[in-house]
Amino acid sequence: MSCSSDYAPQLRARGFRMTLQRLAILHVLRHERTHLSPLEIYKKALKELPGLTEPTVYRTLEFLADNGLVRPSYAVNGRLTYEIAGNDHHHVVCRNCGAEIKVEHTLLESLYRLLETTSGYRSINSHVTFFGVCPECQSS
Amino acid sequence: MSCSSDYAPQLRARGFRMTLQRLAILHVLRHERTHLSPLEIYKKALKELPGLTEPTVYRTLEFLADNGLVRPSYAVNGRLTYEIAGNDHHHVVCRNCGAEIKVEHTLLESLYRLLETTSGYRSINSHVTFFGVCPECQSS
DNA sequence: CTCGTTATTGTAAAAACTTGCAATAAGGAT
DNA sequence: ATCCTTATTGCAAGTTTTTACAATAACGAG
Repeated sequence: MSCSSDYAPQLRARGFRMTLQRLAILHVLRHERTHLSPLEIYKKALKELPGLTEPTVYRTLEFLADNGLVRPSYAVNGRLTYEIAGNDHHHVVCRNCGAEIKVEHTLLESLYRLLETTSGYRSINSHVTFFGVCPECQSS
Repeated sequence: MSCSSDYAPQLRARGFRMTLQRLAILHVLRHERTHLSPLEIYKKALKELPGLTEPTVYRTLEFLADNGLVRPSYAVNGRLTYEIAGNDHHHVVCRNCGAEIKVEHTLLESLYRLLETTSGYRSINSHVTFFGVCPECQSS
């Protein structure tokens, strides 16, 4: 498998199309391993695909998130960022300094099962960001 | 206790001030028991306090959230809404139709303890919104 | 390989949200 | 009661995000 794994069949199977814009954005997110703001993604993808526009980036990110190819998550300031969908994890972010750590999804697995049975809702699987105070900031 | 409980001492103790704008916004949120968008809050509070401006509403909501008087939460579209801080609960929202239900915080209590011990972060207590598919939409 | 359908994009403009700064007013001190 | 300090507001302008719609291009069918 080359650098860009082929997401195309995945989309085509659902009646969607693979476009240069989607490829460029996925490519950016596959290289930067962390989450980025729409604007950051736009700037980087623009270099790979001149002519790309901001509305397209916003729409594409939402589209890719709906289809499980990228994962949306909220930054400290409440703004939306995106990262490539990989092995499932969540975040704990420090309210004070913004430092963040990952939490494996397995820790939340049983909670999700519990929520599904008590609520009747299915496929609860969204990414969650928790806010707390990191060890560093606790000494203040 | 009258309709508007006195939040003032709470703020003053931390060196902040109680203002007409803050009172108006709190008043709105205490009456509408559900969460509202900044714009909705602005429109309602404007009637109580003519001259109030939108930037003030945005800043005030963020301020009140920082001080635990209101609770921020994310709507289906990813936009921020606010509700009055009351008994602790979370939300499960339907990805499809937007229907939502509350989840008592007690269900998440043990998870939060677990996260605190494994991560070293303290006072993890943020409101969380989970996304899933509601029973109605499961028949489609 | 060419054509036709329609998902997707760019354009332009609007709506939502944020920021810098001077003017105002809350509330402690006199 | 009045003054002073400074937290908070309004204003005006900026940035970010969304929307409507016509133009474009992906890709299945012939």
